[in-house]
Amino acid sequence: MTQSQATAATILHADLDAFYASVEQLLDPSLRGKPIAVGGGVVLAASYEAKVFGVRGGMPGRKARELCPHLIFVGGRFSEYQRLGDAAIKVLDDFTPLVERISIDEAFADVAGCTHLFGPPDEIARAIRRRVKAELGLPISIGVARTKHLAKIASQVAKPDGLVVVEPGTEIAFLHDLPVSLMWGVGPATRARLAEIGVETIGQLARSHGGALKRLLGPAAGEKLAALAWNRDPRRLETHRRAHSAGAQSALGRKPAEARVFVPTLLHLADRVASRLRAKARPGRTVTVRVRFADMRAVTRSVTLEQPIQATAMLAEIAEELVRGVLAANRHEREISLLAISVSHLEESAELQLELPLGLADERLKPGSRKGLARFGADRAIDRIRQRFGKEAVGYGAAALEAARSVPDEFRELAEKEL
DNA sequence: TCTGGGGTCCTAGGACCC
DNA sequence: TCTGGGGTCCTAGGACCC
Repeated sequence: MTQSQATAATILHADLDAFYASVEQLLDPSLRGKPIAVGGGVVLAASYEAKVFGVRGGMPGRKARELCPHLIFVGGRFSEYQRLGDAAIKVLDDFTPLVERISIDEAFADVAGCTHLFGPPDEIARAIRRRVKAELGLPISIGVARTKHLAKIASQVAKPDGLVVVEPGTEIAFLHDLPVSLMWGVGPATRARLAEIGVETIGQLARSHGGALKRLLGPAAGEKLAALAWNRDPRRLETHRRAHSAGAQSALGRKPAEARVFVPTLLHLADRVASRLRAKARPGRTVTVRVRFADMRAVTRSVTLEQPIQATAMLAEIAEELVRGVLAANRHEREISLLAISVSHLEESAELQLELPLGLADERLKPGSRKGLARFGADRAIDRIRQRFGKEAVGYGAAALEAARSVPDEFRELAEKEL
């Protein structure tokens, strides 16, 4: 039985409103009611007062200021975001163990099993909103429906600081007048393609020919969107999701495509990724690098190894080889604007192999080489020092300096998924 | 105004195996 | 001499989400 056939609307989607900006306004009352942006060079989050002017997350700070001359930039109290985000999710946990956290400020919950304790889902949603407001001082919007997709749309419609319950039987009517861009999986590209065939609402999407959709969007996407448009959403809640990859990237502005730029940057990125892998004992087999040139064209290159790796130096070396390959194939590009490293094909867990220098078997390091062992020791030493004295205690000197910190590390960490 | 950083999923072609 | 089909893995690129 899929959830769309269930009889009652018990799925909640809870979403803190303009989260980072709301936290800043909470902590500094003088900011309340004013257009503010978290960030500087780039807007990480905007308050509703700023959104009115068209300010959006990801927007360059300069452009935001043009749109909204009185925009106030605030520094970003990242540890407070983490604390308050966790606290809001904990309120959901108090009602049901069936909570799927999507990000720092957003989660699904299924309250089917706890209505006998706390009342019907809409009352539970009201209670959650009251508690988050009273205990944390933050606005949170909630959508309630039979499926995740509809609950998510309902919470978007409910914003800011609202509650929308979609009762069974009213779902299609609710859905079909809304724009396709509210659907999960419809971004700018898909919206533009749909507009080409005259589809702008979810209802129009639902009534359009299935074959045409598949031709337009591909078999998987066409099928999926058609199903969602008729409120058929097979997705269940997943309470224990683990990441399938881990990566790090760094925007560089415009830098020459030379070793003195990319070698230290890659070492810094490899350090960030590999130390996370080691911390959770999840080495990975596939290394992917991404190089973006000055014109924003991006190229990726990847390699899948026989043995999974989690050593910083090994990851940095492999990444460097891949980047050299990219640059050799694009000699006309003289400047790069971003470098990224990602590791996928992660092992479930490698507790048993903790004592072995993973990756040592790779042909890049000759068997029996002392180099691999020495590096393994260095990683472990660095990990231990950081455990005791903090992340900044030790690093890769040149790399640490070279890495243009356009975004603070604390902000990066907020976006990291559980490995 | 030249655009951050962390992820997921899908597609398409080619290699390779049965 | 030319020919089949399915499955799996890998690589590169793109769209999307928060």
